[in-house]
Amino acid sequence: MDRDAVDMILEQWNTERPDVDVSSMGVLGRLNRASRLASLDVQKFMNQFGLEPWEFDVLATLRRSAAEAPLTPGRLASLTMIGSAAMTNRVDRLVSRGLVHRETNPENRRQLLISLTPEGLALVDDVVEHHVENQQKMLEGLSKTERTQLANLLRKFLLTNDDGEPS
Amino acid sequence: MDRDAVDMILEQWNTERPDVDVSSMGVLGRLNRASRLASLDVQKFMNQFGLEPWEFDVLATLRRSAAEAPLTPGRLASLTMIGSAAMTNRVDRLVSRGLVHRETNPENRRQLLISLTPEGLALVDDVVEHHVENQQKMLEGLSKTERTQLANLLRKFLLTNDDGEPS
DNA sequence: TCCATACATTTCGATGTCGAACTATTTGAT
DNA sequence: ATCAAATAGTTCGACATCGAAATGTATGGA
Repeated sequence: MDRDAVDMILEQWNTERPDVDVSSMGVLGRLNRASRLASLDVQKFMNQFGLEPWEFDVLATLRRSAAEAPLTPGRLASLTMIGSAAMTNRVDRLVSRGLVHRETNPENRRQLLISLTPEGLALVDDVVEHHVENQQKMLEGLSKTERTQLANLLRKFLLTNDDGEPS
Repeated sequence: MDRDAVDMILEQWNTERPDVDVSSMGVLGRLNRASRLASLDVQKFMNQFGLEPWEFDVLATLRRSAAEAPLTPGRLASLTMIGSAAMTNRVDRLVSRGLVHRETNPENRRQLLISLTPEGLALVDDVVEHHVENQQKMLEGLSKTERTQLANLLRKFLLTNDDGEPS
């Protein structure tokens, strides 16, 4: 197995601070770098479709939740892991692009219901297919077993670190 | 093994778009969530020391590179994976907090040399010890073997996705 | 020597996020 | 029935980032 940038970082720490056990950085440092790298790739990919990653994130969340009750901005915010203020902004922009629809819930006029327009639906249904193909390319270096192992280890990490996203 | 938020997302996709193979999201979706979760934890942790994560990032990069030639803003930027414009801003703030020193390189007056002040050095040397302890807590859910496996799989992912960070 | 080119950093304007304050609506206790 | 508290969303100001343009410095060929 070849050496990566994190191996060098660990080595530097071991030289400068041999008294500190930095092995945890071997895991969490790589987690960060890998996630960043993947996000940059997604950014490039989405831009080819005239989308920002956050736009796809919202559209995809709406699309895959079609079976559930319509989503409110607050629910969308918690599902996409951002604050409600940011979701106001996102929905604004998606509405003005004609990709989603925003209407007040007649049953509870405090909340809004966000739904995909036909244009938004068509777009996300198209993009998601290419998106997963692109993701598969990123994972080509790992065998099928390794991908499963990686997913399982990450799941374990998530579960032991309170990734409590209620239904 | 218990189910996590990503399992539900995959299930939703399989219901709505059974024609699309979304298994790649099982890996990359978790990668994202895990990294975000870890970053939030680091943020909380650093705030206890009156630091923002980006501040620690710069200080730690300088600290572990002590053996190398002094770092320039450009080098620091590429090591911390941000643009040079952002590094200008970061160094500004660290200088005004008295944690780093900025001087023009007499050998090449285009570039600056950034170094830790005694205060910056003392701070980062203290914080890094607690930081790795905190990271170890995050990894408690994984056995030692699992941590190694995870690090190895992530390294493989990084290496096959061009994490080319030259020395 | 001169000057076009390359390089290092900074400035600028735009973007997207956050937390806190604010507005509107609903709920529940009295 | 009323009103305080809870809930949902928006507005506001601050902040950190980015890419592109600008500034200052070095290099190498004519």
